[in-house]
Amino acid sequence: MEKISDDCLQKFKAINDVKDILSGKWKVMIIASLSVFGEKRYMELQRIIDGIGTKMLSKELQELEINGLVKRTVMDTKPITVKYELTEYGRSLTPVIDEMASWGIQHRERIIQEMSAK
Amino acid sequence: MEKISDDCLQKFKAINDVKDILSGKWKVMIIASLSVFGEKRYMELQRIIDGIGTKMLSKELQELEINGLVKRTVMDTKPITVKYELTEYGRSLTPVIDEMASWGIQHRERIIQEMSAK
DNA sequence: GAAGTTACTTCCTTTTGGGAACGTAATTAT
DNA sequence: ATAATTACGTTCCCAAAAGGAAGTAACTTC
Repeated sequence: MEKISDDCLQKFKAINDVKDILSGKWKVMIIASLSVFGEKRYMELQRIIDGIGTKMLSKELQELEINGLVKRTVMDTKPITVKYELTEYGRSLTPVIDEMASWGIQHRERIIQEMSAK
Repeated sequence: MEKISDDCLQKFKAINDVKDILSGKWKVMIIASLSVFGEKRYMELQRIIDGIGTKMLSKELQELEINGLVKRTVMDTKPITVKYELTEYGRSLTPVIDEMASWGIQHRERIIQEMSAK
């Protein structure tokens, strides 16, 4: 059994933490929405995130709020609205989200190339 | 309803693609293992990734192989072994994994500070 | 006062995940 | 020679997570 460097192990454990915090099918998309588009209301989020239902949206938002990544504000409007936004801590995920976005854009280009090469 | 810039929308769709490719509970950890530690055998992966069972490991590895992110090689050893490694395409995820790792490390520091501040 | 909007919750079904046991093939221990 | 062990899975069955329809509540517009 080979020894594994402490540095790599620390990195690996850190990634495991991220996995746990962003567990669940929709958390990344919620954070991405708020990161890319800025603060949004409940219904706006549901319209932006394709396929999410009301149940999962509220459940995941609650978990993100508990973990301190998202801030929920009840607005004093005619029909009551609720604003969601990233906390400063949530905004610290921006580099991760941005790397995912740029990989995804490259991925799309790759798919297009594959199709035209056929 | 406000108009959303095409740029933001493209970013958002790209992130959605990443979400789909890395769907499932263990794909990120498998890619992280192979990215951080390099090529590994089936049993090594199971020992590295805390909590994963044989069923999920083989299922997720198969999906990653189908998507071209992981390469599977049956080795011609005494008791047959199987080597898994990232393809070049899989290695292109390194910046994403690294960003996750550095965020996770900062997160750990934050948790430690919170505890000592109490 | 009927219908619509916003922001959820509740209940039930479907999908996904997890674990134990089994299969196979070769190796090592008794 | 036989039993146990290692490596790499698959199968079956149960638990957990996700999805969908409908309900709730407060307020607004028609």
